[in-house]
Amino acid sequence: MRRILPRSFYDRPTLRVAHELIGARLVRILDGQRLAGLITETEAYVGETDLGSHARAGRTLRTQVMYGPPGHAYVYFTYGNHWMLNVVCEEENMPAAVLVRAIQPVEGVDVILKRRSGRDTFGPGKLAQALGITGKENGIDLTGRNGQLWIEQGLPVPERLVTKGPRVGLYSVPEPWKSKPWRFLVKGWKLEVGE
DNA sequence: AGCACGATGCTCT
DNA sequence: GAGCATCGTGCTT
Repeated sequence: MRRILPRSFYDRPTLRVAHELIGARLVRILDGQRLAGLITETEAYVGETDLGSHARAGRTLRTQVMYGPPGHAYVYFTYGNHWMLNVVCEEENMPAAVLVRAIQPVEGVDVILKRRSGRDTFGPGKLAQALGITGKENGIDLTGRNGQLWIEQGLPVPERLVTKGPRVGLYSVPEPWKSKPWRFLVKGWKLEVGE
């Protein structure tokens, strides 16, 4: 059985966690079945001073999970349709999280494709839909198996295969936050899937 | 294959 | 009441 990423993995600088989550295996137990995908894209949101982060508004009902201990899920709803999965990083009271933006399905692929009506899983709303992740998963601990959602050690992805760039969708966020290269993604969008 | 736009509802001011 | 860490459709090239 693969190692579940421990709390100490998340209790580190957010950029580092965002980078190292590339290639990790996101596991979801849905209706008793195991679904999984390798993470191919992430974004870092770092502290209240990051004006691209929800935490810019300080501690609110929505953002309180980001202020909690690392290794928990921060799931929020946006644009009237979509749930977004984030993982909380850094020490307690430091509001930071990594948005998981895309996965490459590797287990339960047929179920995932069916849930997506054959469409892709590259996009934060799409992967949440594919894995049945909603507000019910907000706040759960990702470092154990109780919440039916966790992250396992995956493929080591060489530095040269990871592209950095500005985060997506921050239209009205002021500089320099708008252009910070805090998005990480697999070059060419595909990982070599091995066992 | 690329762009424009409308859907849709929750969160914060 | 405005704005939103998006997605899918439908129309144009």
